[in-house]
Amino acid sequence: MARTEAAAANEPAWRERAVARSVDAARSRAEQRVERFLEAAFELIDEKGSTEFTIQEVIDRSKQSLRSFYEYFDGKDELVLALFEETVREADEDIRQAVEEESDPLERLRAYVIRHHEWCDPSEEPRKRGSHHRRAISEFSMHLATKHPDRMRAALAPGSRLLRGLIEDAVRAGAIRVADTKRAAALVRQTVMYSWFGNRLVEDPRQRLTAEETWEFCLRGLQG
Amino acid sequence: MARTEAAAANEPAWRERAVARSVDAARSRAEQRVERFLEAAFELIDEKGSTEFTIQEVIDRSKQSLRSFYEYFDGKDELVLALFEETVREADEDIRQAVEEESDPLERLRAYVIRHHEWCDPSEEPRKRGSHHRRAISEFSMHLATKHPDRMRAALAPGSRLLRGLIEDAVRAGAIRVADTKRAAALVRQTVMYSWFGNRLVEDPRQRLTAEETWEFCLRGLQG
DNA sequence: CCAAGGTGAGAACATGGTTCTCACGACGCG
DNA sequence: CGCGTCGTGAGAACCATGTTCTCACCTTGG
Repeated sequence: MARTEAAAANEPAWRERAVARSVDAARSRAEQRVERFLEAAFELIDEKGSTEFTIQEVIDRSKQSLRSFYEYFDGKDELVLALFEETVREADEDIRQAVEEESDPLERLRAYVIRHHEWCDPSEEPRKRGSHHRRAISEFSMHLATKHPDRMRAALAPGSRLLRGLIEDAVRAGAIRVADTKRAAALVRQTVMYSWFGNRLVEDPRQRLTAEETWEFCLRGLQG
Repeated sequence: MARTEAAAANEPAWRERAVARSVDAARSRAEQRVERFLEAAFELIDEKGSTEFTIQEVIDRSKQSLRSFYEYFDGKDELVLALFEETVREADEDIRQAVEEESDPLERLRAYVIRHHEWCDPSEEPRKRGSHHRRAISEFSMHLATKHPDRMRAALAPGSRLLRGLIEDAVRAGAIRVADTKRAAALVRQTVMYSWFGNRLVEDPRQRLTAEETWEFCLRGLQG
């Protein structure tokens, strides 16, 4: 880095450009390689339905070497973390869109809850829009919440802010009444996120809780 | 076994008694050994605050051999499973007592929710009555729900039945109104069980959800 | 005293994550 | 052209941990 700066100061512009070009090339190469690792890992997760793939499988599939894997990732956890963050980003975007399609505050809140629930519940219909196997990612999020709560918080922060905003809007519109919007948001978020987890404890599929039921439960919970 | 039966049919009573005595002795020896494994594992969990102890540590601490460990347990999972079931039994008993102290149906339901929440939330005050570190067990239950949902269902079944009964009583008393008590029970159970998990995502301890708040949320959710 | 079954000690094995070594090929430089 | 350097692939090596296997010892009944 120091050398680069010195060069930039002393050398003619073409040289600087050449350097930048090479750096850019290196960066894009790196990004492509990271991309291939992520791609391969996503495929493995989709196939296995769990995050129990081995590093070996990832490098075989991505046609890269163990060495470069550890050059780009600190370890397996970081890789899966990246997948998690990627998935959360996708989900966020999708949820945001669903919310934008509504205008009534309560309907917007409802859209959030329903859509969020669909993203968390792995028993939903096969994934669409190239999104990936959610069950495995959801399960990993359990592990994540205990081992890297800070990372998880960070990843979920945008979604949480959105939810809180929707709740505040609904309160302002008089559609619901809550004492503390932050806590209300936490309650709703966890009710939605973990209802799929509770569903795992119900054998009869018809007895499983739907997004709609979860929403109704939340709604009543929010009308004190 | 066949030999024992034959002996019992042909030999005098004293012999049968002697055999029984030896068998009983063997059983009690076995139970003691299992007990020592469980004891050691509980201690390790309490100290580490997680189920990431090694088998080696368990056998060192319990002063037994690897060999006998695998004689009594199918593997580490079975051991931790046993700890989980043990803890659930304790919790169940405690919750049941708390419920029995109330007579009003709604108060009984409330007692259930509050006490259950306290058992699930590891941030509660230090454990009492010789009960063990709950955080680690709770975290393991996540793993469990994905890997052995049937075992988990079985372990939780008594508690679930109790909860459902309480909800039905409350409905009969007119204190709450729900369409389907089974689903209502599922919603309450998961809201309670996983609120501690959601709390992990809240940095400020004062912002964490309390048992009381969870109860109020559930209560409103149950009054359609 | 002997035979047999239970048991402790721990070697051996399997797996999977992580680190290390080395050689090879590209590329700039003299 | 030859040389040194750097990036990188291949995979050996290392390590931790769960699991299985071997064997010798000790008790105990005959």
